[in-house]
Formats: sequence, structure tokens, C-alpha cells
Amino acid sequence: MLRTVIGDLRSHIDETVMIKGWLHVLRDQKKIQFLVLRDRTGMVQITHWKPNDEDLAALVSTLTTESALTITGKVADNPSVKLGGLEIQLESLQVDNLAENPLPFEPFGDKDNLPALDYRLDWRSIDLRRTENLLLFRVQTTMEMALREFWIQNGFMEIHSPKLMGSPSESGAELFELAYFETKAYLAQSPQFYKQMAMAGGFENVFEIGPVFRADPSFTSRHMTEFTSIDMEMSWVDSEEDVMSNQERMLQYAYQRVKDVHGSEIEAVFGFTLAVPAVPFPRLTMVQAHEILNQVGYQLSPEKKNDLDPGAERAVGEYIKQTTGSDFVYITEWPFAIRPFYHMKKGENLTRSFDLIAGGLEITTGAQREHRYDVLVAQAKEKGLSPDLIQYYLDFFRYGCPPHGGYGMGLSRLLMVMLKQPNIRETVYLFRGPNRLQP
RNA sequence: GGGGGCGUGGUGUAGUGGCUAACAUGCGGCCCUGUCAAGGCCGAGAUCGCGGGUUCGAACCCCGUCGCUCCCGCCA
Repeated sequence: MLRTVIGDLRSHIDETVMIKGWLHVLRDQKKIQFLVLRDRTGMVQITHWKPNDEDLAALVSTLTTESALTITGKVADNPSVKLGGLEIQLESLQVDNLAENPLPFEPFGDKDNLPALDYRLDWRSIDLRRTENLLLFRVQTTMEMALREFWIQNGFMEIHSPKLMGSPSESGAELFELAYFETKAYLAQSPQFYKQMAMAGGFENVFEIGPVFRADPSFTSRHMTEFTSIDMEMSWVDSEEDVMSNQERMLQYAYQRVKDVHGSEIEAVFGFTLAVPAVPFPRLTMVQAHEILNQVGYQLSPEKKNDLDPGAERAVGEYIKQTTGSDFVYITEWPFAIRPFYHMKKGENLTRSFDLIAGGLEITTGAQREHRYDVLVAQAKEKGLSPDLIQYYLDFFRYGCPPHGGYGMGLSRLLMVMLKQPNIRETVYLFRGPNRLQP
């Protein structure tokens, strides 16, 4: 017999079916037993009148919640059953894996008793069973598919760049170093150089969704040492505006898709209505952002004179939300002094770069890149980088590299904002941080 | 790397100088009922992170230490 998923049972009334799932609840009464079985598509009540089969009744009595079971029985329409108005009359039962008892914690218990995040991460295999998590990762799947659709419809190609690198590329962010045969290698902290190589390679438009690694000992609710980066790069741009315009339309497309597919579930599980953002997103230059900070009385620390700190990003985000209703805002015209060497300059001191702030959180940095070899070499030197270490990269720009731009966006940060989660550890499948390498 | 907070049964909390350390949930047993996030009764389970100090007396105050956590730095 083929397995039927619980969500499809309604179309199998009066048939005998086989279902598989986890024992959600067992109500073991004197004459009758009720089992609630859960799979990824829903839950159903299974009923067993004990005198019909005392041996089977005895087996049912030994079951523990969250055990993995295979059950056969006849589907019966029964409007008095609160769970879907149907039930399965138990015929046979196979215990695929009896759950040890007690469980480390109750994944479906009272919200008030939900264990601390760190403890749940220790028992992630059980934590993932929670309704919130099942939905969260289904949303992630839908969202990623929408992103790929959008890109492919717009002439982008998907690339998979290496995560092992021979030399530290960009300065700044810390690199993980590892033994590599007779020499050393580094884990890629960004696909930046490789996606730009695709511009030189004539692919014109590329994207990559893949892991990046940062050896920063950051202990915050929004940092990880390994995370999935959503990267894109597009050729023949006139300015960074082309990149932003593409990104905001893509995000709108993805939000719309998630809302279409999961909107009602998000309301039921997370308790809010997903809002599809309007485009274009508001844009502020750094100067304008500082004017707003002055206006709302936000005190920027002195060493952040031409920059924004996280508090400032939240303040600007809040201001934009209140004045325009937008959850998203682009900050443009960042000083070259605090940007990487490959961002194209705009005038002497600014760059054609931008950050995207969503829900007060920085989720993207992007820019038009400097594609002119001589200018790029000069900017690298200005940043104190030794050109010979990155000559392989600089060579991309010697034989006809088109003007281009792109961005990197944190997948889990985007999900954090979309589903209003307070901690990135809630929105990543398995968290990696300075103190967590397991499970 | 700097700063703040927290650490009490399996889990989540209450208790801030005098308690046999309380409650919820989970767990075990019993009772009852076509139940439905079932209900009722009983029971087991914590030397209050660890070490030292103050005090007649410490879960509670002080010092140290470990763990977790958040903020800043850095970033996505």
C-alpha cells in the first residue's frame, strides 16, 4: 500500500490508507484509544475501540509521544471530530522508532514553557518539529525558489564559486585558515571576486546562494560564523541605481510569492499579516540619514561621524517606517573610507554603494564596482592592499570587463525580518557561532 | 576584544537574609469519560552552576570562576 499524506485524507473517505508520522497525542481511555498522528502536511485522529483487538490496544498503550509510526486504517468522515472532521479507524500499527521518554522538552507544549534558545539548539532535531520551524523553513524554500525564478526570468545564470581560497582576498573581515596539503587555504568570506570574474567572463548576470564564513567572534542576535549569502552581480549597469532597482523588485516578487503560498499560515502561526513591500523603496543618502538622526535626536558616537551604527540603523528604519510606511530603506553614498577598495567612487570621497536596511536591520551591502583596471589598482593601494596578492583578481579587469554592480544579502537575516524573529538562530537551519559547532 | 544581564526539579518560572524551597508543564500510578491542547486524585523529581568569604543563619549579600545571553566593535 502506498503512503497517503495526512493533508490528502479528505479525498480518501471510506478507503483503507497507510499513513506515516509522529504520535502527537495519545488519549488512552478505558474502552477507546485516540491517537493523533502528525506529518508535515497536518494532523489526524486515529480511533481504536479496544474490544475490537485487545492485543493492538496493548501495543498502543506502550506508545510514547513523538514516536515515529506507520498506521493503516479506514478513513471515516465524522463531523464531530474537531480535527478536520474525519478520523481513521485503526487497523494496524507499526512502531518505526519508539521515542524515549521523557523527551528533552515538549516541542508542542505551552509557549510559556518553551526552553531557552540555546537549549533548544542542543536538541535541534526536536526543536525543528515545532510548528513555527516547519513553516519557517517551508517559507525559506518558497522564497528561494521565487528568487531563482525572478533571476532566471531576468536573464541571470546561477554559479557555484569555490569556498576554498588560496589567499586572503578582501581585507577587513576575519578569515578561517586551514591546512591544505603542504600549504594553507582560507574559507571564502564572500563570493565577491568570483562573481565579478563572471562579469569578465561574459555571463553578464549571475547569482549565487551559498555559504560564506566569517571568523569574527561576534556574540549578537544577528551574527553567525557560517551563513548563507544571497549574491548577485549584473553587467552593463549605469549606476548602483540599476542594482537597487533590480533588488527591490525581486524582494517584492519574493514577498508576494510567500504571501500567496503561506500568508494564512503565517497569520495563524506567527500572528501577523505579511506585507508585500511597495517599490521603489525609499532612498536616503548618508547625509540625509544623518539629518534624520539629528532631527530625531539620535546621538551617533563620535568615531561614527560619517557612518551608521546599529542603533542609528534602527532609528532611521523607524523614522522611514513612520513617515513612509516602508519597512525597507536604502542608504546610499557611503564614504570610500569605510567601504572596500572595489566599490566605485562617486566624486573624491564617496562611493556608488548602498546598504539595505530592513526592519532596522542591515541585510544587504551592494555597489557599482570599479571595473577600470588602473583606477582599481589605485584604490587597492589607497586601502593599503598589496596588488600582487590579488593580482589574479585584478587580471579580470585587463581584457574587457563591462561596468557592473551587485550585492550580497544574508538569507537568514532576510527571513528574520520577513517573519519578525528576534534572533538569527531561530531562522537558520543549524546555527554556527564562536561557541557552537554542534549539532 | 570591551560592557551589561542571567544561572533554582527534565523544561519554564516564583522566591532577594530565617522554608520541610513554591507553581506550571512534563514524567509514573490510579480513576473517569467518543475523547479532542480532555478532566480528576496520588506520587517521584532541585543539596538553588561551581569554589571561597561575610553572618547565629545564605538560593538570597561579597569575591572569584565557568556557562549562557544581549549590547558595542565588525558585518550580511
